[in-house]
Amino acid sequence: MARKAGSDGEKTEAAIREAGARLIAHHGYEAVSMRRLAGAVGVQAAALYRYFPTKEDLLHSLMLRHMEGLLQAWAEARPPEGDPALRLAAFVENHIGFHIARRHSTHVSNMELRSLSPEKLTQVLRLRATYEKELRAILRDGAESGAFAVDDVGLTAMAIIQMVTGVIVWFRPDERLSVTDVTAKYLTMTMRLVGAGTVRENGHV
Amino acid sequence: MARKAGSDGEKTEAAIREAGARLIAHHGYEAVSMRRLAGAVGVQAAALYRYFPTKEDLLHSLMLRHMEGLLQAWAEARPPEGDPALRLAAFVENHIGFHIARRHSTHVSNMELRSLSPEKLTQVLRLRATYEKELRAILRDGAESGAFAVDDVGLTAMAIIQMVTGVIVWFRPDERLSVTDVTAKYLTMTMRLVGAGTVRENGHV
DNA sequence: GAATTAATTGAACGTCCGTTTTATTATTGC
DNA sequence: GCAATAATAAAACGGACGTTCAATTAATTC
Repeated sequence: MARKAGSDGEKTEAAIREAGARLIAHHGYEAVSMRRLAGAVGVQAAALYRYFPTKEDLLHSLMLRHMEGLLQAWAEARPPEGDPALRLAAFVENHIGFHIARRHSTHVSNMELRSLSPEKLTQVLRLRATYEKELRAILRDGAESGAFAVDDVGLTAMAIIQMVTGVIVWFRPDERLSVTDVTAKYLTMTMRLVGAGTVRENGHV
Repeated sequence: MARKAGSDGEKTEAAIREAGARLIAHHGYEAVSMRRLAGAVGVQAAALYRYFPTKEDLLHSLMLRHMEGLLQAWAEARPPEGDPALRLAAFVENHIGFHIARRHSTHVSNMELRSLSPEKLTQVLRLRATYEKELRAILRDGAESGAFAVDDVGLTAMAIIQMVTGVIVWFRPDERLSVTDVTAKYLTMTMRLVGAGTVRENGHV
């Protein structure tokens, strides 16, 4: 046999991305063979090579899309400037919302970096650094204005990112907590963490 | 050839554990073949099977030792009872100290759970649950006594564990920060996070 | 110093891996 | 409806995988 009825390149590529992120998030990159991935898509392994030249290119592409999507989401959610507490709140809300909505690609992007060749790794890490820089800028402004009690901007930024990204490890919607609930609780903890004691506009303590 | 001069089962097993944790932490469980691991130990692949019946049993053993070591370290470091703030400080200090000292097995225990069969996974998760329960008990006592401002013990426990475990992702000793420095900074953040505002004995705010 | 036991090698097993090649069929543009 | 092109299948490639087994030698025991 050959071309199947109703076959469509765009749909197939999207299906490969979706199944790829899901399977790799569940089982790990090395544990997902091209044959297994193809089976999940409903296609033969050779068909995958029409869309991605190698398995590693598929992984790389998933990560790039994830990071670009995250940066774009933040670019749209980010307040123009001003009050560091408001900006930090926007950052945390955007971060948690984005990562909960894309749990699979988040797992892939956080856990499978070691499977990338040096050049591809550098490319992904550059995007990640750009994103983290945004948080550090907020923390620095807050520390300088006295709004935050942060003595080590870099370390605090890493701690916050680890904490808020960690939500996808345990959180499942439809339980006792909604996404809104969880976001509010993490926001409260983040504000306390940076010593933002006077942000009453949003109700934080 | 066969048995080598100076060969010793105990030393070989220890070398397999050390190289196993290191290689799996760096490259991932699936990416480390028995032949590569044997090469790092300086032995042939078949020799590994004298110590571990399967590759998965080696992984399982590494994780069990890690969790048992963590529980034992906490059992020794844990204050008898009393002030929740002191107990929380002891927990964070023990946790960070242990994990920095055992970065490889920490990575393995956190990242490779999905490679375990259901029974072995359950066994490891049971130990992990026991450990996390300790933190929740501290947070609950602190919340009830009014020492902490924690409204969701389970969620706060997860947030703290993610944050403090995350230190091994970016921290390398011998840089601008010592282990002591980093521990102190994470302790300050943790105390703020739980709203412990009056623990002056240790200098926290 | 002989017998026993512990530690390891080297070769082999069937299986699965990522990838390539060639052929075949569905869809599209005219 | 015919040519061009897009999408896929089927089979094959060499290589690596986890694991087993028989043979061999070092260390230990008596």
